[in-house]
Amino acid sequence: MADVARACGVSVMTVSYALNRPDRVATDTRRRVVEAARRLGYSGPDPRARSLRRSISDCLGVILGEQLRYAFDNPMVTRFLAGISDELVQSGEALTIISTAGGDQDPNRVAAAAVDAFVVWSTATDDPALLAAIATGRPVVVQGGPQLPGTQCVSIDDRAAAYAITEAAFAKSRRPAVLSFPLTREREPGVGYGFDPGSSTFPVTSARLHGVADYCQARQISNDQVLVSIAARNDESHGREAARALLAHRPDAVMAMSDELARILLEEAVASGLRVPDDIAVTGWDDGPAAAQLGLTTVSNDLRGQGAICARLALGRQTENPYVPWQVIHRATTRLAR
Amino acid sequence: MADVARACGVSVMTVSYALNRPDRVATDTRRRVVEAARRLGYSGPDPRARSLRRSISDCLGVILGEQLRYAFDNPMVTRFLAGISDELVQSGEALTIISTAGGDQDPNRVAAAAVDAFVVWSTATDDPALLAAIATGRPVVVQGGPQLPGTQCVSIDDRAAAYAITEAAFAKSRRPAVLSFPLTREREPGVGYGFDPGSSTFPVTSARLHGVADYCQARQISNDQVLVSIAARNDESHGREAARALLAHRPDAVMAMSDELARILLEEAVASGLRVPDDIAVTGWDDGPAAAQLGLTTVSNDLRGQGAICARLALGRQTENPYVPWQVIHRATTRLAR
DNA sequence: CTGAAAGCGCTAACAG
DNA sequence: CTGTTAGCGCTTTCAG
Repeated sequence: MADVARACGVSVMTVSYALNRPDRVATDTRRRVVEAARRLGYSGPDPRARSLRRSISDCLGVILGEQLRYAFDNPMVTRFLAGISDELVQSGEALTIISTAGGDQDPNRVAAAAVDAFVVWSTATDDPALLAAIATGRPVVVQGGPQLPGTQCVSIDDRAAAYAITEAAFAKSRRPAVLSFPLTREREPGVGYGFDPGSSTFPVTSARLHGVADYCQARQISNDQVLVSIAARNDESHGREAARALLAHRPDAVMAMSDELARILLEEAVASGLRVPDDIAVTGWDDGPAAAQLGLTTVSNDLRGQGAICARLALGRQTENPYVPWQVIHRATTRLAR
Repeated sequence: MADVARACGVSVMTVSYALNRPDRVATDTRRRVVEAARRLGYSGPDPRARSLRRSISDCLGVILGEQLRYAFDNPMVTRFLAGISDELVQSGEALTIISTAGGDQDPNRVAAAAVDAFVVWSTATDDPALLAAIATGRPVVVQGGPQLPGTQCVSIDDRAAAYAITEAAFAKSRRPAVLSFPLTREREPGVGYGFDPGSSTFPVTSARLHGVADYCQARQISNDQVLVSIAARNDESHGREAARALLAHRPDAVMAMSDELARILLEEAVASGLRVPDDIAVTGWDDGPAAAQLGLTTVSNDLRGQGAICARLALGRQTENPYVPWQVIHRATTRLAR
């Protein structure tokens, strides 16, 4: 920039103005500056210097508590990111993805990100990366929870939705089961009877288990009658493992915490000769593309829209945190046509 | 940082060292600094200031010449991004996604991104965003092309691969056709006989059309005998439109430029009662998950691996640009079992 | 092992 | 309309 200024015999300020506030500078001067910049191959103010001075990065950080690649493998995450993108693209902000795979450098990486605000994909209450984001003092919006001081939370009412989908899943069932996300950051898999909603440090998982418990209580079912299989991760291999473990106990109704888990369970069930929904009813969660294709009864919750809300809230474009609607989509994998 | 220094009666330099080069500072001092930082809620050096001073952002920029959301809708792109992620996650760099949807602000957004290097998803030779990236003087690696001065290019041999897949597609065909990506950034759709490989400013599209032309020449087929339908975008709606337009001319063999286009074409073909491959042979490109599921003959080209290579090249971790292998995967949608 | 000086490239605020 | 001044918060360099 100094070079450009020298080249056309003006001060750096004039160059800065010519570039940033064209209308604050004489037409002629501006043209000379722009011309000189082009000639010298100057491609605009250095973003690092500019953002230091203005303390604005024009960049939104998204924290994903998973391997970075997970972002692009998981349909729920990609729809959420697409929603954020929808919002950012209008105003030209960039999107920085920060993965926190559980290493001890995670908090440092979060603190070292040159972003104006953070959006956090649903995580555990004790996630150090989340705490690091809050510690920066910059706005933090969390999708799904936890709702910590210094953050805003965008979410559907998971507990109520879980109640409703459990109702659809467990209708006319004698051997109900849940195919669950992990309970804690340790991600221990396992299968067995009974569950304690309070035992999960993932608020989303906890809320959904609470919803199941609410349903059980309403129907006089003891939690100990419910079979629970935990998938260490919401991916193909861990999901399949958990689905098989579950099926070994011959449940006749399964409330799965994602469409992916439900899909895998359906595949395994069909492969072992079970009829759906007669022998086994299955529900998913999220109403992704696969759900429609499979005829899966599921919870629709507009993750794309939630992404856009998170982005607006984080960038201060919106202060109101709206109620996010949800809905049970009744399809062919449950016994109740309603 | 000044506050922290004051709080423990040392200079800012000592704080900086304590945080960045722990071994360069007395154990005791270091502990005092770290303690004070924690107490004051100081969450590490300001990334903006640090990156200005060091002129390093620890961040790789990926330029996608599409709506940002495209990144998360398109399986080819997501696999490519996953490959980049694989590489970045090791060293803790972040990933900034810069979308360039064709607006006149695109070059500015590219220039304003605080990233150390750019990886560019295959684009047109005259893409202003690409030129802007080059103009920054930072490393630029382009997947698929174009190969411009000041850039490195990571790609398979599209022309040779196109020849090979066309061979599979057009075997025993009398009415061959191509379902193509757009030819220029204007993205004009259209259907008709004949094509000119040189007319596309997208090097990938151009190379593939060249491959088709090579095949035609070898078999004494005139380009004018080949039906070509252009999808304005590689997405559901534009793809379907182009597929229908193509089928209206009753081709009996179609080389489609992506698995998605092939999938849509198959759906439309089956819906109109055609048998595959007897009535119509179809090939895709990329060998994504859908291809295996559909039994689609396609080109396998390891986009994930290419993503990792691009990242390494861009960050200067690797200088050699390796040959990227490709392969025709023969499946059930073509007439040649080979 | 610790500190002082200098400046990364830019822009807000205030003159002229 | 243009220029001067004064840093943004940090780290490199060189002295203690």
